[in-house]
Amino acid sequence: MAKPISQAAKPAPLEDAEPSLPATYEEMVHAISASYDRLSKRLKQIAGYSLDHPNDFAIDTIAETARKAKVQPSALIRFAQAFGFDGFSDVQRLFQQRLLEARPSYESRLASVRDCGENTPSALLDRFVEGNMAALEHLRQEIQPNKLAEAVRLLGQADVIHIIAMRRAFPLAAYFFYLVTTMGRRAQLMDSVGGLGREQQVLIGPNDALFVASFSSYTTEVVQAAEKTLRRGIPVIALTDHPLSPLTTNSTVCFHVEDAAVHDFRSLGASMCLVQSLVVGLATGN
Amino acid sequence: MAKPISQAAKPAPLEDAEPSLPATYEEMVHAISASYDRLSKRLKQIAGYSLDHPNDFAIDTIAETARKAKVQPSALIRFAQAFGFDGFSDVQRLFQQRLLEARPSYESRLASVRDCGENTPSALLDRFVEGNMAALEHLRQEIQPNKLAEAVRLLGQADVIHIIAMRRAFPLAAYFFYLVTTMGRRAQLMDSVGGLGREQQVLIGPNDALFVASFSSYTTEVVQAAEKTLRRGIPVIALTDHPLSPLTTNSTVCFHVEDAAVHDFRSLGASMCLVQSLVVGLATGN
DNA sequence: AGTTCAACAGAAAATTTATTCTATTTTAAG
DNA sequence: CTTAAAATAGAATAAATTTTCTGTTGAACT
Repeated sequence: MAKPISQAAKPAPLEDAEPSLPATYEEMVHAISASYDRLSKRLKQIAGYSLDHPNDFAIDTIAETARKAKVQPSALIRFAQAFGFDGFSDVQRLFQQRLLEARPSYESRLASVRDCGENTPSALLDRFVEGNMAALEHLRQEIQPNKLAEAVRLLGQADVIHIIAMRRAFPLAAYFFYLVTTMGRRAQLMDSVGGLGREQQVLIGPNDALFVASFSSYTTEVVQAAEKTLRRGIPVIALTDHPLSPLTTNSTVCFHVEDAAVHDFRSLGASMCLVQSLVVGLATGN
Repeated sequence: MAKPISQAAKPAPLEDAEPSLPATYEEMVHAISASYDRLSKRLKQIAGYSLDHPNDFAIDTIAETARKAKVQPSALIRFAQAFGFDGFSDVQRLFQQRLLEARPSYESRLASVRDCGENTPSALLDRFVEGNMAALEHLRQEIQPNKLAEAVRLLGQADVIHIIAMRRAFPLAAYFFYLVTTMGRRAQLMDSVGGLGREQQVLIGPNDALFVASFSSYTTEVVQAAEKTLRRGIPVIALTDHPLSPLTTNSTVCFHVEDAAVHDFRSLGASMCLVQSLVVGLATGN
C-alpha cells in the first residue's frame, strides 16, 4: 500500500544557521551553553540536568532520565530536536561515547606520572595533583587540633582582622580576606597600594588580630609587621613554611605547612586548605 | 518422596553451590573465569567477548552485541541465566556500573564531606582535606590533555599575558601573576585600583593573550572583558565552574573545575592546581 | 548405529522503550 | 483584558528491545 506518513514536516531546528550538529560530547556541551538562553523553561531544565549528571544521562533510559530530571519523556525528544537531532537516542550516544573515551586514558596517565621526564602540560598536572594530595594528607596528619582551635578563638574575639601577606603568600591573604568579609566580619587587607603599608599598620587596634603569611625568603615588611603587632600585645596568627621561619617566634600561634613543589614551583593547595578551615571554623562559631 | 518446594521451572544455575550472584563487575569477571571451562562452546564465545570488549558490552543493545559476538540474542540470555541472573539486562548493568566507577569517588565523597557532624576546626580541616583531594582527583580525570596543551601554546605565543579575576577568583589571578612574572614573562594583572579597569583593557595588544577566571555569580566586568577581547581576535583562556558559565562561550579555551565545598564555602584547591600546571607548562617550554 | 540429552538457532511473543499526537496550559503580543 | 502563538503534559502509537518457546542439531554413551 501507499507509503505511510513519512517525514513530513520536520520541525525546524532552533536556528537555521546551525548547519552541523554536535558530533562529540564536548561539542554538545558547547552547543548547549551557547544556546542556553534561547531555550524554553523545560528545555533549560533538561540542559542543566544533562550537564550536571552526564553519567546518568548516558546510561539511563528516557523514562528514567525523565523521572530524575522531573520532566516528561516527550520533553527529552523535543530537547534533542531543538539541537537538530532526529531523536533522543542520537544525543544519548554522544554522552555514551564520553564514558568510553574516558576509560583508556587512565593507564597511560599513571604511566606518565611515574615517568618524571615528561613535561607535557597534562603530565605536569598529574604530578601537581599527586603532590597536592600528598601535601593535604600531610597537613591533616601534622596539624594540631588545639592550635587550630586556639587560632580560631583568637580570631573570633578580634574586633577587626588584619591581613598581611606578599608575593607568593599574597593569594592566601586575598582568599582569607574574601572569605572573612563574605561572612560579614570586619577585615582589613594590607595591600601597600601607593606605598602606604606602614601607615596601615598603625590602624591595628588593641582589640584586633593579625593574620600573616610568609614563605621562604621571608618578606621583611611582613615579618616586621608581625613583630611590632605582637609586641603591642595583639594576637598574631601566622602561616609559614618552616620551623626556623622568623614568623615562628613573632606570633601567638604559628602553623607550618609544607606545600608540594614541582620544578621549584611551589603550590598553595595545603595552605589554602588551612586558611579555609580557619575561616569556616570562625563562621560556624567555634 | 521429598519433593522440594519447587521454584517453578527455574533452570538451575550452573552450580548449585553458587548462592550469591555477582554484584559488581569485578565479581562477574571472577565468576566468568572461574567457571569458564564448564561453559558450553557458544557460552565460552560470549564470555570471551564480554571480557575483551567490556565497553561495548555495557552500552550496546542485546541485538548489537549478538551481532558483534557472532551469536544469537537468545544465547546472551542463556549466558546470563547460566550465572544465575534473571535476564541479560542484569548482567549488562554490572558492566555499565564499571563505566561509571571510572569516576566514582567525587560526588559520593563530596556528599559525605557536606553532611556535617562536628564543627570543631580540626573536623572542618579533615573535611576540607577530603573534599580537596576528591576535587583534585576529579580534576585529573576530567581534564582534557589537548585543551591543556592548546592553552599553554596560546599563552606561550602571547607577548603579554593579561589577567582578570575578581572576588573569589581573585586569588587565582594573584597566583597566576606571581608565577608568571617570577619566571620572567611579561604579565599584567588587572586590579581595577582606582576604578581604572576599563582603561586597562584597552592596553591588551593584538599579540597578547588574556587569562580570566570567574565563578558562580559571574562578575559582569570580567565576562565583558572576555567577550570584548575575544571579539578582537585575541586568545582568551578561561577558568570557570560550570558549562553554563558565560565564559564558556566567550573564550578560546575554557576549563570547568569543580572545587570542593563545605558549608557553602567553596575551595580553590583544584583551580589553583590547574593554574599551576598551566604556568609551569609554560615555563618548561611545551 | 541408535538413543538420550544438552545446546542451539531462529521465530514468535511479551515487554519495554522511543516517538508522535492532541488537548491543555503557559507565555507573549496586541 | 483578549487573542494568538508557543510550549507542555499525558495519552496513544510505533518501534525496538528482551525474553520465551519450539523444532533441530550434534555430541556422548550404549
